[in-house]
Parts: sequence; structure tokens; C-alpha cells
Amino acid sequence: MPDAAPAILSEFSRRVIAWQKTNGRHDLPWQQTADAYRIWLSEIMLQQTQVQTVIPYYGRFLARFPTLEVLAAAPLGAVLELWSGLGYYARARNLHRCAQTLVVERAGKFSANPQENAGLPGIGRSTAAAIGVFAFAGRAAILDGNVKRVLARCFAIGGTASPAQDLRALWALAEALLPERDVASYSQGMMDLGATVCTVRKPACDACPLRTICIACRDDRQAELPRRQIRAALPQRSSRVVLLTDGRRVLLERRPPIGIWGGLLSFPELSGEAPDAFVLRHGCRLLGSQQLPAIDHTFSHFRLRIEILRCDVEVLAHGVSEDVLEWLPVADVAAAALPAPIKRLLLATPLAA
DNA sequence: TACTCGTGGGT
DNA sequence: TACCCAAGAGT
Repeated sequence: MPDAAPAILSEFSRRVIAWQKTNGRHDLPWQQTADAYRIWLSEIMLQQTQVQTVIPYYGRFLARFPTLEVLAAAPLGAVLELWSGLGYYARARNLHRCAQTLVVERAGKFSANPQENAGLPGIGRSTAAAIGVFAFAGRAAILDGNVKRVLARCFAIGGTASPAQDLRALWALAEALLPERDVASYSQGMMDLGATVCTVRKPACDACPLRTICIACRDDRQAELPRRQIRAALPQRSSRVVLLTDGRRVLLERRPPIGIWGGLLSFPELSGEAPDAFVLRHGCRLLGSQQLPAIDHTFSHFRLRIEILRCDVEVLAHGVSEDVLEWLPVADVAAAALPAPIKRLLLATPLAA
């Protein structure tokens, strides 16, 4: 039936748009603007991160960096401070680089053409499309986790082909289903459907505008679509670190710019060195030490047990520290560029002797 | 292509 | 409890 496809495609977007207008989300902070800077920021923060997690970070970030120019002029450390706890810190580094690139090379403006924004640091195909749709009322296909799930179920994509083939099929579908008009409502509707109705577990098919179209719903295959990626058991790693304090400040180390927690401050690692030697090497005299309960932290691809030796010290000499080391006043811990578990521990540990 | 890169909530 | 997985992109 060669004529059936176009009819189904337009019916699909028509239902999504109608559903979005009455049942979708309209009050999210980044939906109150067409400012490309704000749209972009929200899209970066929302990568692999749930809406409710992003909302407070988004508000604090905009209060500190209200414009692209302010962001571009800020030091990376200040950006990481506002990103502390949100995770995937390469997003913050790329965000900062992207802002500087735009200011220097593109007059501080995003393009209305998604293809010209894709390839900027941190902006891939889907994020570029989202900026084009929500900031410039353009027409481009988004393919995030929500859209993938809706499409995979509705059209039974996955399970037979390779992941790469699945992805190509999903992109092709996303492009083919894109309506001529109301692209913003459609795109928002697809994400809202995936987030609130077509959920990973126990989808609310009774409330879905696509239930009479959806193959997964018809065949009761919601649980097997989209195909879940097989994940190996997470390897276990460990590290020994020092919480070095003089009662008012804590000694922290700036981590390398790439890798886990890249660019953030964290406890100096005690790689095989004896605690006394470590303390002395940093110009301090050891007053007392205590092994704190280990922190068990789970990353996306490994588990880390952090053994923490608390060293209470007296500072003997100043200026002997390397430039990657920094004494952080206790009062500044909450606002510092620290990984979530490190900040949590410091906030819960009284440092005064 | 496969791996890297955080964190918190849900089940 | 242990596992799943989010408004993905970089390498």
C-alpha cells in the first residue's frame, strides 16, 4: 500500500502536537525564552541528566553567567564551580570553549542553521537540532533518549539489527516524521511523551495518543523495546587520598583537565607515599591523623572506593606548594568546584580541631 | 566501533 | 540490594 506511509506519517505528528498542547510540559524554566544562549545551556545540562536535577543548576548558572559574553569571559574554574555536582564535567569545559569560540569567531551568535552549530564543542546533531527548533523556530529532527524510545516502540525498531543500524533507522524515522509546521510543539511533545507516558518501565499506554498506531503496544512488546544495551559488570578501583587541614582550610589538588572529574578540585592522592612524608613535603607538621570511613562511589563505567586519611596539621612554611595545590577555606567548600561525593564529605565533616 | 564521561532517582 | 538509565558528545 504505497499511499499509506505519508498518511501515517502526518497522522503521527498531528497526534503528538495535539497531545503536547493539552498534556505536555509548558512551564520548564528554559521554555520561557527563545534566547539561544539559554536554550543552548539547557540542552547541554540536560544531556544524560533528568529535568528535576537540572532545574536548580540552570537557575544558579544563569544568575552567575547571564549572557554568552559573561560566560566566555569567565575563568573555567568559575564555570566548574557552578557545574559542581551535576556530573559529566566535559560538558562544562566544552560549554566554556564553545562560548569563547562563538565570541571570537562568530560575533557571539549561534546560527539559525543547525548544521553550522553542530560540531561546536559539546554540540552534536541532536543538540544542534534542539537549538534550531526552540531558539530559531527552525525545522530539524531531535533524537534524544525520549524520542528514541517513542520511535523504537511505535515502529518496532531494534532487536534484530545492530545498534548502529538501529540508530540510522531511528534518525531516518525522526526526519521522515518531522511535520512541516509546529515543529517546536512536535519536538517538545515527543520528549514529553517519552518522559511522562512512554517511560522506560511501566509505560502509560492508556494515556498515549499513539496507542492505536504503536506496534509495541499492539504486540505487548513495550518491555523489549527499545533494545537494552548489555553492560558488563562495573570494575572496582580504589584510591588513597588525604584530607589535609589546618582547622580552617583544606588542601586540595586541581585534577588534570581531562579524565574523571577533569578540572575539578579534589583530595590529593597518596600514591604510595608515607603520610608523614606527604605532610612534610607540603610544609606542614603532623599533629594527628585518623582514617575516615571510605567513600564508595559509582561512575558510569567503574566503581571507586576512596580511602581517606584525615591529617590535622600545623602549617610551617608557605609557598612551598605546587601550583596545582590550593588551600580552600572551609567557608568556601559549598561553592567550590568539587566532585559531589567529596563536597558531601567535606560539608559533613567538622574541620576545626 | 567501542569506550569514556557523573550523578541521582526509581524499582 | 543491585541494577537501570536519563533532553549525548568526544575520541
